[in-house]
This record gives sequence, C-alpha cells and structure tokens, in this order.
Amino acid sequence: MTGSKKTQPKKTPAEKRKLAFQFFNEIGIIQQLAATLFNRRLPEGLHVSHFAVLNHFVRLGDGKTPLALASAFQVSKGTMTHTLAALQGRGLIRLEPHASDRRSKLVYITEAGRAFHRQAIDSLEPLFATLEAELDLDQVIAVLPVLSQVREVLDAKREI
Amino acid sequence: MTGSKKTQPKKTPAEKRKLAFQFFNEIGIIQQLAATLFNRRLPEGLHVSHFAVLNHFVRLGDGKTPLALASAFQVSKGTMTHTLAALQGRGLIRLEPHASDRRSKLVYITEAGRAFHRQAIDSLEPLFATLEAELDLDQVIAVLPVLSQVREVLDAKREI
DNA sequence: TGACTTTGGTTTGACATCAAACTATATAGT
DNA sequence: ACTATATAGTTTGATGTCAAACCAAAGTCA
Repeated sequence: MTGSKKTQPKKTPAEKRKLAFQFFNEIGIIQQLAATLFNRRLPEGLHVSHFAVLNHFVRLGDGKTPLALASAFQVSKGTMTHTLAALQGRGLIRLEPHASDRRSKLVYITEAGRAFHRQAIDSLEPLFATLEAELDLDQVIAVLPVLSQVREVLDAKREI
Repeated sequence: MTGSKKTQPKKTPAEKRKLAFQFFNEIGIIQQLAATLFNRRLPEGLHVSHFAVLNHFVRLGDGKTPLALASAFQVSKGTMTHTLAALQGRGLIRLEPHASDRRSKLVYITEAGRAFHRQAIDSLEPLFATLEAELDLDQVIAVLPVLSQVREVLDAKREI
C-alpha cells in the first residue's frame, strides 16, 4: 500500500504528473464557472475583480498602496490603476496622498464601499444556499489545507 | 465528533459558509497564480486558452464543432470564434465544413498543432518538476474527487 | 410549400488585462 | 550638490472575453 486509503494500484510518476495536471485543470474550470455565476449576481457593471478589492479591505484592512494591491492580486500596476479608478468612480473607495512618499497613494474603503460589499455578499446568499444543498460542505472544507499549501507554493514561485 | 478525523470544535453553519467562501477564494488565487506562471512559459503570443483547445484535442480527440468547444470551455461562441481564428492563423488547427450541416464546421488539430502542444508541455516540465519537489503530490491527487464534485455541481448550475 | 422559430457561427462594442513606454518623485553614488 | 538609477503610478496599444445583435442554414408546423 502506498498510504492511500483506497486500494488503488500504485501510481507511476507519469500518472501522478498527469493527475496533478488534472488538478489544475479542475481548478481552472471551477474558477471559470464560479466567476461566471458570481459575475451574474454582482450588481450592474461591477466585476469580481472590483469585489475582490473591497473584500480584501474588509477582511484585512485598508490603507494599502495601489502597488501593494497589485502585488496582492497578482495583477499589473496598470490593471490596478484601472480597477481603482472604477471603484473610485463609484465612490466605493477613497484615494489619499501618501504622507511620506509623494509618488504614492493610500487606498481606503468608504462607507458606501462597505455597504456595497455587504450587499454583494448577500446577493450571493441564494447561490451558496443551493450549493450547500448539493455539496458535502465538510468535504469541501477538509480540502482547504491542501489548497492553501498549493497556493503558498505557487505564491512563492511568482515572479512579479 | 462530527465525522471529521480532526478533533476540531463543531462548526456552526455560518462558519462553514465562511470556509466554503474561503474555498472559492483559494481556488481563485491558485488559478490566477497558475495561469500566470503557465502563460509565461508558453511560447510567444500563445495563451492558455489556445493551449487548452489543443490539449483538448490531444486528450479527447478532434473533429468537434466550435459550439461544442465553446460549451466545453464555458466560453461564449464569440470568444471561441476568436480563439479558433488565432489558432488557424498559426496553422495549428484546420477548419472543415460540416458534412451534414452547412451552418456548422469541424475543427481538427494539424501536425503543427500537435508539435506545438508537445513543445508547450515540454516547456512546462521544469515548472512541474519544482512543484512536485515542494508539494505532496499524493495529497493534491487525493483532493481531486472533491474538486470534480464541486465542478459538477457548478456545471449543472451554469446558465449558458 | 411557406412563414415562424431555432440554432451554428460571426461581428460589434464594451471592458479587463497585460506589457511596455512614460512621468514624477526618491534614493544612491560620487 | 549633481547626476544616475530606482520606484510609484499612469498611459497606451494589443489581446481575451463577454453579451447582444446579426446572418445564414435548419427545423417546425399549419
């Protein structure tokens, strides 16, 4: 036995490679499907990428520089400029000059931004509810550590 | 005990909800990081989406209609038209009229396409090798069934 | 058969994203 | 201090993607 609970035949390295590839394949598809469902539920003109920034602020605090955000989301500086402009245009964030570095800025979420975030979460509620009905949430949760590990390894590998 | 092997305190539904959300969060980040690394390794001007089509043909056979491909990749028809045009422009695929339905077409991979696919796989080799070195592949593989399940549920939910 | 509907694919207009060029400020080296 | 280099953010041009409008061939039904 190779440590697995199932009584499957031992896998060759090549088979493992293939399955690992399959892992990323599944990840990609899930992401694609989830993002689409997500986007559809998000209010007019708002994109997952916008929501992600607000979500980041709510979860981890605001007052970050655009560059820090770009790096956090693995997105180019230009893209972040664009995203922030959209959020600012809707009054969901506020950009302030950086006290000690006049090249830089600091980004804060506004009250409207928080409200919007809450609303977006709520609009996801029905989707989540049906997912819960059809999925074994405990299994999904059990998988989290592995995902975190993969994410960390990939994160360490990034080149930006 | 709630069925889990770990002796963690029982989770409330709200906590579970939050963790499930976290699941999609991790998925999104992994996808983002992996796609970026992928794209960087892919030869000039080629995109993961292009590679995905070739990969599909190699793994599952060619001779599919554009619509079938669009559906398989959860992408709009227009996007698929675009992707196929790019692939055809590089001579990696060949479009033929559909014998029995003159609205439709059939897409085939060319020899150049296969060669390209092989080359792309090879260029991914070093990346995969380092990933393997830093990850417990068996754990990653063990997670696949859950991912497949999630994918299926989401897939059933799609509205396109 | 002839009009209505459906369906496969393309086109169009909008937006997200990227990489690279650019501007303004900081920092370092002399 | 002065120049050279590095860094934060913006702008630009290209591409991927989407949704919706569009076109042509099928299919339907009366």
